[in-house]
Amino acid sequence: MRRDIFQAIADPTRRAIITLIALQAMTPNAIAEHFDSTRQAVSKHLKILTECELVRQEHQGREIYYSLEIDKMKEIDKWLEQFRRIWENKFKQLDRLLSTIKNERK
Amino acid sequence: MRRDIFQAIADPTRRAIITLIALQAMTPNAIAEHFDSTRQAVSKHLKILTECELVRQEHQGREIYYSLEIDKMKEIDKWLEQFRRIWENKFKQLDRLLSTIKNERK
DNA sequence: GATTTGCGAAACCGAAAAGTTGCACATATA
DNA sequence: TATATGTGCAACTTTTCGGTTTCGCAAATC
Repeated sequence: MRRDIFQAIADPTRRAIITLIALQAMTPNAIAEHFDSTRQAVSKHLKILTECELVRQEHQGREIYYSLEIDKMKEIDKWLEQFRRIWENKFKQLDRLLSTIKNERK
Repeated sequence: MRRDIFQAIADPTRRAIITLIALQAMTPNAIAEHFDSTRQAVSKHLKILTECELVRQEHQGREIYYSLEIDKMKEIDKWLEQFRRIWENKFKQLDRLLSTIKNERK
């Protein structure tokens, strides 16, 4: 089992779950109501999300509330950093070009 | 076939390819040299990356140079935006808390 | 104490993914 | 023209994935 964050967010249902519990913790049943699939399927997704520490459990009686481990999402942001540098650089170059043209017209 | 960007970056080899060609275009053979798998396997990955428009081809004689479509990476950044808002907000709240404590001590 | 409710785990299934091998085709090079 | 090289594509195999069904267990409720 690979179980890394990139594999976790590859599935659209899991991305929807992440968005759903980002602002408030929810139980598996409550989450499952938002989807067509069964509670068990959702439970499986939650297991995967838990395994890669994207999600946190909080037991409350027989209910289990799942919430997003928001800090873990920063890992994606961190990976994206290298590319952000590239596209920001591209933007700067375009910016320079535009101001050069602008100055030439003066 | 799902073929969206999140599924594309789920595979570690594909992420490595993306990083590899981010700064300079490369041929399939040149890319394959960086991995244990065969050229055909790399070619398959490149096909997937091309299908979701993450990668651009440039034919040059019998060689094909692949380069990263950097703008497409912004889609991930865009999806991350909603979560960035959350973690930045958390940071601000912590910041407020700290300055409150600081002021109380004055 | 019996029943309902909320949950995870295991067994199973079909579809998709990721890899390999073999081939076809176009472009260089002898 | 014959051969070598760079490439994509199809067929096939093994593994993984996402789903359902079935079950067992613990907590709430009657």
